[in-house]
Amino acid sequence: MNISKAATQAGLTVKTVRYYDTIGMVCPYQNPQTGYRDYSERDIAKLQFIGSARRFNFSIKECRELLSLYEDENRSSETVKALTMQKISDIEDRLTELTRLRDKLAHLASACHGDNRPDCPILDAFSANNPPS
Amino acid sequence: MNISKAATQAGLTVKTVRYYDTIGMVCPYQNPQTGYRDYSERDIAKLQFIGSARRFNFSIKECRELLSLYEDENRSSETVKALTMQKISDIEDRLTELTRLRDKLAHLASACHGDNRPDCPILDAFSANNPPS
DNA sequence: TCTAAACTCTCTAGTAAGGGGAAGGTAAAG
DNA sequence: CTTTACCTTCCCCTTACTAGAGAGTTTAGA
Repeated sequence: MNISKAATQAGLTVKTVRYYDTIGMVCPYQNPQTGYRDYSERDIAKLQFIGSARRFNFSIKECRELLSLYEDENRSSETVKALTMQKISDIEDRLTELTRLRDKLAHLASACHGDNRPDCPILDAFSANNPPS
Repeated sequence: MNISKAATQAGLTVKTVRYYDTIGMVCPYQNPQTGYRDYSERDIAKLQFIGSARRFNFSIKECRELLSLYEDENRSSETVKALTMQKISDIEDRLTELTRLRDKLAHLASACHGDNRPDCPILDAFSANNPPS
């Protein structure tokens, strides 16, 4: 299967699929005459897997780890679950941080009348020496 | 004031402060003999301002915009408030997205027994052709 | 005054995860 | 047989810095 069909099947762009080849994640057979890549069903499955994991916020490095577990017939589920729990924890940290930021910004915005006068509580807060976090 | 004191005052690293010079955000006087940067009080104030705005999740580009408003004596507060409201909206979009991701991952993790058996609902979900978003 | 530490400078290269586009070869359809 | 739609590699661009090399400068202590 050529690269554009492979990309479509996996819900990725051609650029991304080619990138996954260059970094050694999914390396299809490559015709020595034309240089064209030829994706097998197994390659497609791997691309789909990576696409899903990426959409779940796993990094490329983590995807590599998951992929090796995915391909290991003798794997246990505990490693995968641990990785997933860690990812959930990461996401929750980020949620906490973003929520705090939003609340602080909302507070500043509520104090700003937002009209044509030059005084602005938001800029005042930014110029004050009080870091938000 | 030398660069390390400037960085300390603003709560930034020396590298970052130097970077802000190279991209034209805060360009201090530079001694032509030694090449050493010399930060004025005004430069420090700008660095502090940028530091705050960055910690509030504003991009460098947005910081430039805020900075020009900050330095404009005849500014009105409406532009600043609009930028801030937009930033709040961006953060909320990201919050929604992350919350959904976390919930989906948590759901998968709860279905995974996480022991030594090789079957794993998490990997199964990733390999299925159902994008999470 | 000398020396050694602690600064400073510029420059290059790297990070994550690709995107944009050029120049040139190939495949498929009419 | 030509046109169009692919494909390839190559290089630069993005964000917001960070690391480190190699060289010059300043400062503190003996």
